[in-house]
Amino acid sequence: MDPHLLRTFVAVAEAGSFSAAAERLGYTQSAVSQQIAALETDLGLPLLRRRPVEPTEAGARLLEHAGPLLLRLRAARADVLRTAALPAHRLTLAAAPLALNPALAARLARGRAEQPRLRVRLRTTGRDLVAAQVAAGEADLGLTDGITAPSDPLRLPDSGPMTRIGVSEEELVVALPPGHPLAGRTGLRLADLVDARWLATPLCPLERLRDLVGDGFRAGLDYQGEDVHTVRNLVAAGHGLTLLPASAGPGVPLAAPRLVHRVELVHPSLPPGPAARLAAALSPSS
Amino acid sequence: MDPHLLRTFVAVAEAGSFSAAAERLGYTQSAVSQQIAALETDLGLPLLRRRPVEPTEAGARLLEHAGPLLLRLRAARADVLRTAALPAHRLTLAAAPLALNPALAARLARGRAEQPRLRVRLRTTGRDLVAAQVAAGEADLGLTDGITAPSDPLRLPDSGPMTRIGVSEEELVVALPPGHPLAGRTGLRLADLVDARWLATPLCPLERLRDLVGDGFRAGLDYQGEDVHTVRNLVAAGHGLTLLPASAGPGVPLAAPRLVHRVELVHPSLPPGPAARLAAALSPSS
DNA sequence: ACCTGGTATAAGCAACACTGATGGACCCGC
DNA sequence: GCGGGTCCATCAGTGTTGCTTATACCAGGT
Repeated sequence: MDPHLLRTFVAVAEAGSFSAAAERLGYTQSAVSQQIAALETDLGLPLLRRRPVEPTEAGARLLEHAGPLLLRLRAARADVLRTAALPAHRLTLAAAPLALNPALAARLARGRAEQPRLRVRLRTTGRDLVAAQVAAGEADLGLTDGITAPSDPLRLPDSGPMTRIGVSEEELVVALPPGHPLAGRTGLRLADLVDARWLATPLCPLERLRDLVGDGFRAGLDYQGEDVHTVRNLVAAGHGLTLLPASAGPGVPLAAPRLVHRVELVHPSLPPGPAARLAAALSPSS
Repeated sequence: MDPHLLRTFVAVAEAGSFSAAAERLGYTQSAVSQQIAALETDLGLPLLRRRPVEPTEAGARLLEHAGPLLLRLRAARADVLRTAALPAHRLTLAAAPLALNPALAARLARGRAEQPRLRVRLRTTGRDLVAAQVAAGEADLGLTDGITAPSDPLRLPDSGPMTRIGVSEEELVVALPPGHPLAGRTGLRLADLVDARWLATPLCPLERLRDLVGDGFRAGLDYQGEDVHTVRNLVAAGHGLTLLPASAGPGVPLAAPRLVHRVELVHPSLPPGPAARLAAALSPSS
């Protein structure tokens, strides 16, 4: 169960080929073959079926573990190295597309004004990657978002001990195409929309809605990106409904159930320094 | 960041000595010294101060990560191996001291009656160890408990992807010595007891109460074990108050805040088989 | 100053993990 | 049905790693 072997196992499973994985990892095909064989004899089980290469049941189980494990390893390394790093006057903020709403953008501005010498680099990344990047030390601070009941924390993939603070909760609106029969309402109940056609997008995952409300939410167009502007255009063209935070565009307020768009600041334990000051600036009512 | 090295690092930090750790791990002192040196050069930082041996700041950070990391590794291995194991007709159930309350004991009896061929081994372990043992494959099913708001999940240390189901929620009572001025009440508010003297015990950790209610809860005797019988004797002798589930003994019901003693069944993803059937039997209203 | 308990370093050796070459299984087009 | 191509398994060879043993080094107690 050497992480080294785990890494090539993941690469092989992803690539669907020993040779391709070998190339990607800078090994020879022979080395990869031997590494997989070593893993399999160690566990006493075949992990991959060959030709075509696909995980066995045991392999699939291992794959589920491997990702988080390798992430935690990177996180541990990054966390240790951070203790030695001088307080940088240049730091990276990773934010999911909907996370940096107007309120937070304003707080970020205030935070930057407090520390004029500080160079901030902002990066927009996929919602799932924010925590991973922060854990791995590729970003110093992260902002993720999601839909929850008021004051409930977000469900994030585990990536080691990190601080998570809710920094914003905002009303949700149902985005509708102009001229939609419900567009004039002052509030909508989600339960009344279970039979509507919904946009399937990572920005408002339908599984999450089904978790919260129940079955339904038929998928219309399946949009794989995370670009808010594009999503609004898709909604306007009638490809399906979606939920957005009120600040992200017009829509009819969601009256029930009580759900909010929540943004969380995620960061490793910070020593006092520029990063900690910026984190404080991003926190509410500071 | 080889787990091998991580393991000896943890051992050295715990033992407080290279030589002692070497003996414990079956290495020579020289090997341990080299392993620690390898870790330190890999990370580019000193992790331990020598003579006396104690972690540096970076080392302390690494220690925080190492435990969970190694646990997850064991969990991954156990989980993979489980896919190959034949459905055993002998399985182990790990339970925290307060987890196997009368209701669950009854359900366990029913579950065993359903599968007369099944040999069940029950083991009582520390509350924190239950999840770890299940993750590591040392137990097939686990029962943990804790104090939460109704229908809130317990806060458990992360040990990989495992299913957790609430199987019991029960009223809490304040255990008081006989003849205590409040003993005759029909209900007590926790807020009225913040200034009382409380037993410090893992069965009802005072930090948890402070989390839920606020400061206060002065510690009386510090009891390190998890034996319920002993705790009740300590309460009776006036060493301090404590909270217990109603089924664990007499006491005055806790009227506010609304807190419950919750028991959760924790298990890895189970293929259909005896373990899954027993898990179903332990689940509520089955 | 000397001994004791402890960590670091040096040399030697066995095991490991890679490379490169070869062999065998399968797929495909002809 | 045959030849070529693709892909994984295996083998032999080799450099590296990681252990052990032996020894140097360092601090504290006597």
